[in-house]
Amino acid sequence: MQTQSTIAPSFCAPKTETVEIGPGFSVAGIPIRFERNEEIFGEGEPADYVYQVKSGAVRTMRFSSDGRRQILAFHLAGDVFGLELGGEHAFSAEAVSKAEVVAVRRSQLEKAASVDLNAANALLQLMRQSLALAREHALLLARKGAGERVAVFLLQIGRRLVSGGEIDLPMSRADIGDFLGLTIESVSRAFSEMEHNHSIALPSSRHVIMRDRRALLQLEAA
Amino acid sequence: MQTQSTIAPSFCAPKTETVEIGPGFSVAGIPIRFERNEEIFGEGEPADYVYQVKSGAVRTMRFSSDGRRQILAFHLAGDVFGLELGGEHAFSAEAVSKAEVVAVRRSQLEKAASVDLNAANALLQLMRQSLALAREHALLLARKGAGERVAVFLLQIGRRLVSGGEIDLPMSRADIGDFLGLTIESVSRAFSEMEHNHSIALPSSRHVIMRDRRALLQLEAA
DNA sequence: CGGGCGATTGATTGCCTTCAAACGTGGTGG
DNA sequence: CCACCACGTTTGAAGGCAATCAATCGCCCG
Repeated sequence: MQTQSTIAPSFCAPKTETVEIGPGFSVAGIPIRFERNEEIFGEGEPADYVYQVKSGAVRTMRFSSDGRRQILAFHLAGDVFGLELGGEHAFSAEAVSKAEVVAVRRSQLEKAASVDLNAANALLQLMRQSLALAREHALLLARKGAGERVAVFLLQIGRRLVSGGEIDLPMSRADIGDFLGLTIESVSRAFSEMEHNHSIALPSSRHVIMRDRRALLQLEAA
Repeated sequence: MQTQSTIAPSFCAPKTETVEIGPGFSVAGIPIRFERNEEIFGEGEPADYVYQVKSGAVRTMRFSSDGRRQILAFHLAGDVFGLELGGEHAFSAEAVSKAEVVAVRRSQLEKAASVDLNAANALLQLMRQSLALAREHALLLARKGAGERVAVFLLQIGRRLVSGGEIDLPMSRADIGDFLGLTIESVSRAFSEMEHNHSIALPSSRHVIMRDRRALLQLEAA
């Protein structure tokens, strides 16, 4: 149930790619590639596009008044980001690793939503998810200690990126710290302690093997 | 532009009251009164209604796994809450003070949104605001110290409740602490320090007079 | 006047940050 | 092919800030 007819057949020049926003709601968008740390959009820029990650990882972030960076979320393959419905972006987005994203004109989405009930519901559903995530994150930041935060992070990212209990983290310790409201050192110490606990193994700093998922879940619940 | 015809004339039993969800979008709802600390709805209950505060104050809150309470937001006159579009409430709501709220059937809102473009936009706008607030709050919790948090809180609530630079707080120190991710004692110390700085005056613990708004704004920016 | 609850204040503890240094790995140029 | 440098990470030591523990205060209401 495509809201916009695919004018160009798929064998044409790779100018458009299909984006599935929600069940029964797809639109065409422009694929773009970004290098590591490349900016996708900046805070305050007009928000003309909405994006979906095809491969790689993206971070959305803001800066607090004292200049410290806060990462709002990491977006992996399939995630939609840049959907705030305002005139301009309230945060910026960068590629964490080499990444492919598809950009969809916001006006196109809005048009679709005003016609198609499925479309409107899909957008609301996305907003709802973002809101739930943001609140969960606020709870984490308000109430949990360093070890618990990192455990939650690993379990979250693990749900998305695991293959056989092994995770290849696309992001640095600095990224993790700015996401969890911790310093690089605190993140590193949390990793080290988990390694000593045999909760995880760390063949390299970006490669995590989950050895004792139960221990992590226990930490999460603390 | 009422989506539901007001069946009962206004001089009848006070069974319905108009709720303005957004510009050009109003529906009828049932007015209810709640006493201080009375539960409006609980976490996990079916979310059949959306509410608007008519008078008084409401808190929405969750409990973290270790049993600590986290207040997501305070809702004052005019605010809409309980809008998460899920099958059941992801948090609970209680009256902070004696409060009047109007309850609107969710099904009614959804019906309205599927017909009226204004309605759908109003709902999206509300979601967007909630999301922006939640993110702002996460930033606060992740990056700010105790004094800054309380300053931000006073400025926020001040924007809503001031009359001539004076605020009558409807909520206790415990509420403020659970909102800001601090203990009662830390909140109290922050208030005391502001009083010593002559940023504020505290004729009584719930009555705040803003003496030096600039000092508070400076703290906020720290 | 007495009881109870919320708020304040003080003393101490504990955790995270800060400051500092060493480690390891990947990439470059000799 | 190896030496060297740069950057991200780890580890250690010290300090700071909020939490915790504890006692007192003040107010409202009986």
